[in-house]
Amino acid sequence: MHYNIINELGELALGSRLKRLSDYIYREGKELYRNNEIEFEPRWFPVFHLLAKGEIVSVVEIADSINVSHAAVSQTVKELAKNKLVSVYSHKTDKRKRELTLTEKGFELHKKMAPLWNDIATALNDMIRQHKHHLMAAMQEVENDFETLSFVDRITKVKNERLQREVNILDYKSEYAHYFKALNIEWLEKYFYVEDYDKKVLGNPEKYIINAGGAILFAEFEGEIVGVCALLKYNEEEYELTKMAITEKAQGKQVGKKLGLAILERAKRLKAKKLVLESNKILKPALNLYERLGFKFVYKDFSTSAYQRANVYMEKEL
Amino acid sequence: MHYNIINELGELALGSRLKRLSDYIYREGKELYRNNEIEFEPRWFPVFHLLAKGEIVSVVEIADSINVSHAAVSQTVKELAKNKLVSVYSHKTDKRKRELTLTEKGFELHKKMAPLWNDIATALNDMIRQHKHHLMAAMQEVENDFETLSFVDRITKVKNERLQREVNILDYKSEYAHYFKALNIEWLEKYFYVEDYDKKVLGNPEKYIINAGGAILFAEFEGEIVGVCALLKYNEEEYELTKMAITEKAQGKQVGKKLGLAILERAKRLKAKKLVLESNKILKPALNLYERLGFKFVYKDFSTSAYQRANVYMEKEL
DNA sequence: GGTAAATAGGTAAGTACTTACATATATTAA
DNA sequence: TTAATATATGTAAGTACTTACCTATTTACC
Repeated sequence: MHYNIINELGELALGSRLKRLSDYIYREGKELYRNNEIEFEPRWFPVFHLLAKGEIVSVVEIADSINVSHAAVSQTVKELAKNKLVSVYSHKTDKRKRELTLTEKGFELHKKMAPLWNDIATALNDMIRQHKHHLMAAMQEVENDFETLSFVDRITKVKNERLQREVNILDYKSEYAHYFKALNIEWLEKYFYVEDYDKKVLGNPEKYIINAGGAILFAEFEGEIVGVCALLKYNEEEYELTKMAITEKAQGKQVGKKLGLAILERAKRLKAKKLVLESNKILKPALNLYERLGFKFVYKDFSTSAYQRANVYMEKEL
Repeated sequence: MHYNIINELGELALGSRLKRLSDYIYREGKELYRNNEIEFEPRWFPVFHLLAKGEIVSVVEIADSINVSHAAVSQTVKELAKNKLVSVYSHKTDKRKRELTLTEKGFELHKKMAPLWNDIATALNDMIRQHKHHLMAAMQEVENDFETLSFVDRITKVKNERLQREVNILDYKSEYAHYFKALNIEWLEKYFYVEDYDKKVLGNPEKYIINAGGAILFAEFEGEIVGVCALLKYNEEEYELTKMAITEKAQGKQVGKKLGLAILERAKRLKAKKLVLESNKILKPALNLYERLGFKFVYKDFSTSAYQRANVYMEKEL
């Protein structure tokens, strides 16, 4: 073996690879200063160079300018002060602030280093601009993209798309009837209790839902039925979205979203004009999903509701 | 203010910028694992993934493969073992070596994480390949270039070229005569002592060198005369390179090289066929320079030499 | 067969940042 | 005017590596 696996790992080892290059540059920078008999640390550069512009600035202002934490600047300034390269005064009016400037020695060192910095910029620029892919430009593009949509959000998006692709929606079949009951009882027993009306409907979905002109859809993931959702017909124009249940171990797999979208499609196919649903305030993730599906909260008197547990009512026009 | 100066700093803050991006990726990676309820650290990835291939390998072999120090691997393995993800056995025959493999738990975790890693690679690749400058490709080009010629060597080369440009070669003028004497006496007194023959020649260069058909060149740096070198004519074909002196504070500024090259040029203009010189073994940097200028060491009996200090003789055909 | 040199791998401390937490002071809202 | 909140800064500890140094073996060479 002994082949280099890092390239094969590609984007997955990007952090490690960036660190390696960063470490290399700091190391070489250090040696360069040593070779030139300059007592200076590469990490001081951004702060030092900013101060050399002559503007009197504070720790936080520097941190914002060079995109590091104020703690990093605080530490750097401490070292620079110890090396007598910057002087620290407290602000005239704002006693929290500290004013930083280069000392005489600092300005002298800056002048002494200017040609070397010029050489560094020249050498690196000469190298990089000959490349097909310009490193600085590439980093800029990456940084910009991560600012638009974070690393985590990008991966989460891809993951959710994958999971949605992996979830299949299946139409009602009598051999699935027991899942309809089991999945609903699972969550009812967890959060509330099974009401008589539940027992009736769950025990005979064919009679109460299918034959009544409604629909039941199942979600399948990795060969298992992991979710259900039903449409209960009120009249030609109005249906109730009901009996949505997703098994606990399939949570976070976008099953609810895919099932919800499928049930909306089905409602449209049935020429429904309006969907309603009843739920409970404590079911936060469910309410969240309903909102993302386009349902709106509507005030309602629940004294006539079929369910004891209902205290939230939602509607969606199709 | 509050504008971002890092971009303005360009290549000079490259190390800092790479670290920032690297840190960001590790941070986000960590959060991603947390979100997915996976107990895993981003830094474990290269080692873990390599071991998951099923090949039984040692610490050093892993370090070579993923281009980090063996110490880093050793630390990672320690953590992985603590988390019961790898098992460590000692090698049957080589007792220095340790054999590493994933545990059952390790393989299970790897299987569990595979889809997420796929999502990471997909998301990052989707992003990066849309860029005009591909980050991975750019890093590859930079790494390759640094392998060919190191960061330090690149900058040193640019610096030396600059210094050579900043050194000017001036022809003999009688008002420079005192520099000829002073610069030579400076180094003679440091390493040896001033011989009578030196005093004679240095005191009257016009008579002993210029009028005798030789030449004297001066090197000027930042408005000051910092070096001299002379050609002493033996006959129509043969000259001696002599009285080369560079002031201490101008050392390392490529003065010698530029002066040497200029004196070779002058010798050619004078139709010299051969250059000779006498020096001393202890003058290592000088001998080094002569070699780089193309002089070869030749054995010689020094009993007839004009100088007490001579114990090295060199020649160069033109 | 003995010894110098090379190899394997561990530990401690350093590096250039970070986060978390703490304090002091300033600003805003009631 | 007071209390809540925001801002400025510092310190300690964490992170993902490194170098430096150490011991234990193995290999190479005379």
